[in-house]
Amino acid sequence: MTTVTPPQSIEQLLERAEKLAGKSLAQLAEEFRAQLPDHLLLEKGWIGQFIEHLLGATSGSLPQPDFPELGVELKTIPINPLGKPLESTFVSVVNLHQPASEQWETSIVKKKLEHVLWMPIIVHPNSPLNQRIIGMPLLWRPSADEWQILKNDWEETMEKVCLGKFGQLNARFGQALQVRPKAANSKVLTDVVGSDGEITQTLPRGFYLRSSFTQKVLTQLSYS
DNA sequence: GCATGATCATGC
DNA sequence: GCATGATCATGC
Repeated sequence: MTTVTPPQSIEQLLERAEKLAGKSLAQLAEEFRAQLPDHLLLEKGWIGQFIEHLLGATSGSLPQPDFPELGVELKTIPINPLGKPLESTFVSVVNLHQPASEQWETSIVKKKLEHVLWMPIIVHPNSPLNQRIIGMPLLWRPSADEWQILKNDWEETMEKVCLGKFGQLNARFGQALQVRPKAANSKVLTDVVGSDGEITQTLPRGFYLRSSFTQKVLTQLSYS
């Protein structure tokens, strides 16, 4: 695949992102000499990693924003032609091991969501992967109201973790930030401290943004 | 039909 | 095993 140097500024990053808008994955794969898979069944993260590459991201699998020098996190988000998100958005894993040492202000979730470059991927129903089109990017910072919601959800989650209430750690709470399993499969277990201080095991979890939340975020496209 | 829970690839 | 990148697919 053609190599891309890291962007030197947020302006340059946004400029690159805007140049991708309107192009199909087939066009981009040809232009950058990439092997586009037939489907995402075996490579669910392929598009995200492809776009990272096209924009010159370097973070790898470190728990930090994709462009650490710029403080910008890249998120691809599949949308239908009307702009409705088709999936939730994974943010980061939940720290189940040292929850008491975590604070919202220094959390990975806050660091990543401080500045997000949203890259919508337009998906037409029943169309092949190579016909998906890159939408107009949106550089987003949460509003004060959005921060408040995210902070509340995060703190409620971490409180459950601190109390060892892993049974309550499901996808049904959280206004914007949701907790769901994040593992290879449902048999994966990790050591945690239970509600009586005992060592027990539970399924690894991740923080995800609900699609209802990202839908509101993406509507800012029309007004910015 | 959609949200919740399950799952896939990769690097170290 | 855990972090990154996420979407799949079943149950309600």
